[in-house]
Amino acid sequence: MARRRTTLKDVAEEVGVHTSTVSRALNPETRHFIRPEVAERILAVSERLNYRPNAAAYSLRTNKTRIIGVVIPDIANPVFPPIIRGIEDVLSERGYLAILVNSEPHNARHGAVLDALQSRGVDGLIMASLELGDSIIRGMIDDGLPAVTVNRRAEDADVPSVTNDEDQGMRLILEHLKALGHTRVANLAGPQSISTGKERFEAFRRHARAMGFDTSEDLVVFSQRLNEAEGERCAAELLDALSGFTAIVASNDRLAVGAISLLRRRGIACPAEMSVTGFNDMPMVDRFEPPLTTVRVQQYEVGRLAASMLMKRLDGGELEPSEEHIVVPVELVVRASTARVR
Amino acid sequence: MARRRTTLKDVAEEVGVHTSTVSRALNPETRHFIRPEVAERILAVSERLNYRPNAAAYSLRTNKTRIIGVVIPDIANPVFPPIIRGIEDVLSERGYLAILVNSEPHNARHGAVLDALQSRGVDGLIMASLELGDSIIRGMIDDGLPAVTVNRRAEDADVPSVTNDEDQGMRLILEHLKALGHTRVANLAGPQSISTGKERFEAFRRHARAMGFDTSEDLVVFSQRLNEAEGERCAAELLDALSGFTAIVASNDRLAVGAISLLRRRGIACPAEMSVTGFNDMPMVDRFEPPLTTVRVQQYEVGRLAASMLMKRLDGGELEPSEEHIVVPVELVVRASTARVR
DNA sequence: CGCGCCGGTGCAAACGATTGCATTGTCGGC
DNA sequence: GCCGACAATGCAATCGTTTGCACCGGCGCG
Repeated sequence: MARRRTTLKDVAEEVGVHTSTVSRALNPETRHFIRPEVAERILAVSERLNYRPNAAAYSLRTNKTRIIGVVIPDIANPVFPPIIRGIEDVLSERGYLAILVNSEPHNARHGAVLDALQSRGVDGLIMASLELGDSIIRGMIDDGLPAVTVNRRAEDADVPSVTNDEDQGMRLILEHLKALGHTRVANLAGPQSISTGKERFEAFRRHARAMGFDTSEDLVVFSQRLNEAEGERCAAELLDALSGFTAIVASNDRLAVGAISLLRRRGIACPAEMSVTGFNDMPMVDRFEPPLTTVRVQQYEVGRLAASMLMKRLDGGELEPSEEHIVVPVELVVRASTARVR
Repeated sequence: MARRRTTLKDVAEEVGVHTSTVSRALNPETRHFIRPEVAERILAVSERLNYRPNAAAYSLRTNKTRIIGVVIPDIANPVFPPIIRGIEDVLSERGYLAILVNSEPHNARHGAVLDALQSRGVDGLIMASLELGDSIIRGMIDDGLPAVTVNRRAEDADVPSVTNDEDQGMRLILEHLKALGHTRVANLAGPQSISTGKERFEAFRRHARAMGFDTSEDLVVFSQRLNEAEGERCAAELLDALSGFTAIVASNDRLAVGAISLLRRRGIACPAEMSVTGFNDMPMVDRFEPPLTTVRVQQYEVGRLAASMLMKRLDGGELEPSEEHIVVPVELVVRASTARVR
């Protein structure tokens, strides 16, 4: 019944030594200062009394919490769970814990959430939620808080990042569509306030031009958010505004899924009459109707890398310039939402 | 550049009062002890110096961390993100933060993970990951750590829980199948070491009998895990062992999805030749082929309720007996994986 | 045989907040 | 004009660790 937790002092008294001796014996780094037989007794007793170090006291003294803040827009977005799992796996291997916070809706929570994390004294930050031009994160980094971004990147080149090869992904998609005979494809682009949205859009434009696609300005529509409803809305906008295009390249899977729903509602067959591509290869999109052609990004791996990167920085290692920004390769996975143009 | 954080003492010196005065002025509960104009000056200065209380010191003194441990099997399982979002939303409203840990693979991590949480001094625990007969959690509760389970429940009736109405869900499914003319349906049951698996299986048996379904023992197969591969394996086992049944009632959506994959591979049409039902209504299953008939559970709401419950206990409120175990209503959502028997 | 060194421990001061109690000053009542 | 009460603030202990430094005994070496 809520009996007091056992402390260093309890162990020390039981063994008949000073607390500092116990502390040293329990820490592998300093254990060699202590005579082996004493250390052994201490280990045994602390085991028997079920001693657990008090993390608050440790933190107060050392200024380390062994806690990492993980900030994502919305855990309910299927893109993020694998990333988080990757992060959590490497953190826990290293004895760190993750505090998870959702930052959406952005304006309301972003600042407050980061405040709370900072106040808790997290040792570092992994940000999956970050808009271009965000200044709060800058402030925290200036305060000396190690941070890395994952999936997205910041404007400042000096905040380390792990991202996917957006450029390559877009190239693969366009090559694929070209091989299928498409020449006029629309781009359902993501918000330009987010690095992925911007990079994918720019990659689309660059490669489309290079490959000789029709590059009229009006073949692109920008979404405000990254969900299915917005995908529907934007697809409708495209269809209403123009015709003659045979494929829609969406900035991510959720937009693509929304677009496909709209096509179905309008009686336009996908892929027979209109090809649609996604980006991310979220879990389960292979089971959709039609199974989605998309770009597979290594979510889990990206999460692991970001966490490893942060760990390295916390170990005091400066990152090599080549390690500051890791971009992870992607691959095209062709399923059934794309087809040869008629 | 990592300048020292400002402390109570800094503020006190700047204002020309004692730290205790600052402490009181900053705490709304004790602010009335302080003369309004002094309090105001303190507020202003602490704002200007960007004062953030040191959570470690606070915790050390008060034995509260305002952190809740959230233990789930695997965040990558689509059932959990909405729950977590629900939890996180109410926690953050109350100034609490969530530490998230994945406990799978179970044997390897369960104990270690809970140790880490306890050592961090979390104020409470929300467990979505819990097997019947688990003793570790018992120990923690006996140590006085408030805990609630979500989605699953413990064997001990005295650990509060928020769960779904499994019984009602199964009844709705069987009624639906009966109305479609099915009389011989197989049960792809979940692991019996988990409360949901067990309850759904028992509900199936009870209602199947009551409604006059064929209740041969061999019409049920127990899965070891709750994923698609296992769904495929178990469905294969059923098909190989017997015939003449016209529907498969799976214990959850992932098993159902696996079963459908297997049916397709064997050239058995779903739902024309075999109806399949799921349970949970995970995000996106409405977009599968065929769209899945399943039971909608209110994941987000369940998460919110569990967190609220825990908050209430932390506020010192004993729970009314009627609040100890909340079961949230479910509803049947009929889509296209079930059809009238031929 | 004496001195210095060093391996093994103990001592005590932090870390930054909270909080019961002591202290001061003011004012009202008689 | 004095005393008691009360409002406002200061004092200092405390939470459980870590860690620089002091201490002590024994041993090796000259």
